[in-house]
Amino acid sequence: MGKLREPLNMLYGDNCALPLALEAMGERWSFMILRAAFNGVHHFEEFQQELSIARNILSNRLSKLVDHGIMAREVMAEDRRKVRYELTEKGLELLPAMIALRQWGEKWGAGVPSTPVLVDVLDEQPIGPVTITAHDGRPIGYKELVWKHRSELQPLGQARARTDERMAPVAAE
Amino acid sequence: MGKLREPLNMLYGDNCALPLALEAMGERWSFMILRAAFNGVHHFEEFQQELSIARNILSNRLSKLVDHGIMAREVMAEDRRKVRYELTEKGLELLPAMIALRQWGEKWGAGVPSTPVLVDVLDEQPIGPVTITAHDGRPIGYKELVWKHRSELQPLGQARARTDERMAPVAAE
DNA sequence: ATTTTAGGTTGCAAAATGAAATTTAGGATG
DNA sequence: CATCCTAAATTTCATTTTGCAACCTAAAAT
Repeated sequence: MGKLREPLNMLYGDNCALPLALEAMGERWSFMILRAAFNGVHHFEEFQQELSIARNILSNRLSKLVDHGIMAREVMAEDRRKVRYELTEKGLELLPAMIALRQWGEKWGAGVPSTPVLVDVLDEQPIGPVTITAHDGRPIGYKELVWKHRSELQPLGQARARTDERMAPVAAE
Repeated sequence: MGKLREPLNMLYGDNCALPLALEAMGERWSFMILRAAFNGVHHFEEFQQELSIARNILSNRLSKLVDHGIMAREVMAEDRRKVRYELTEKGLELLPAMIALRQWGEKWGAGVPSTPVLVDVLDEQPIGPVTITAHDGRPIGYKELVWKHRSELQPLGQARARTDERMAPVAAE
């Protein structure tokens, strides 16, 4: 495991975006609502029926998602009772995180073959696993990763020649 | 996006692994504990200090993570008061999901340059963005994705626009 | 004008959360 | 041995968050 210990005490100011992401998406229903949205659900009653979520919670979560800029709320012109919730760019970019979670659940849960499946529009083949990639796109696993402080980063093109004791992989120990 | 509406009502049996994943990781502190674990935190008091989390909640969450097989709990031989919490394979494989969330937070949060950063052990360059990839490794965005039911899947080889090259090395970000 | 529909609010009980004190078990010290 | 110390939990109790059910309101529909 990496030598460097990330100071994640948010008391003295946090320098990791994870808590930030969790503030927006860390609540129970947030990802479920997001999934429904990715599946083309746009209206309150639709969400409510699909998720069997309490109306007040749904209301509250939708508002929060809108506040966080993940969904956009638009009162529809043709029927002004209707409100349409739409994923923003910011919301759409949560897809990798959602798929990563889902794939993990699929792999480690009791053999749940999730349906439907996301396929590439070009070849209609299911997507591959969401992976971490090196700067050049090579997929790499946790064994090939280390934590580094920004200040210690090597400029591109100066790969390290030899490995010393600071190079313990993330998962070691 | 998707044409098909995923029936996510878990009342009549669910066929998506996302709720399953959320059951294990959907609570507020779960990802924060996971992050600390990835950073080399192994002991109760360490977690407690780093996260400033209430002790009872920490105790409860660690138990749950152990129950879910995400962390292993080992009473240490040399001092049997001490308990060591270690990420299992299952836990380690949550890294893509965690990084995806973190990167999302980094991109959309108020310009938080997260530190430390994960780097490739080989070239010490920071990792690229976590992306969704096609079956052949090509990274694809949400615009190129559709939902399909398993039954409708094309057998591999009958795809329209095949790209059978290995990983397209796309310079990330 | 009444009814229906979409999208919410309330009110209240149950559950989750968190801070602080207490407990349990194992080690260290005199 | 008797005492103190430490790591990890658990208990207690006040605060928050959740969830169900019922109610509200504006805009269509009839």
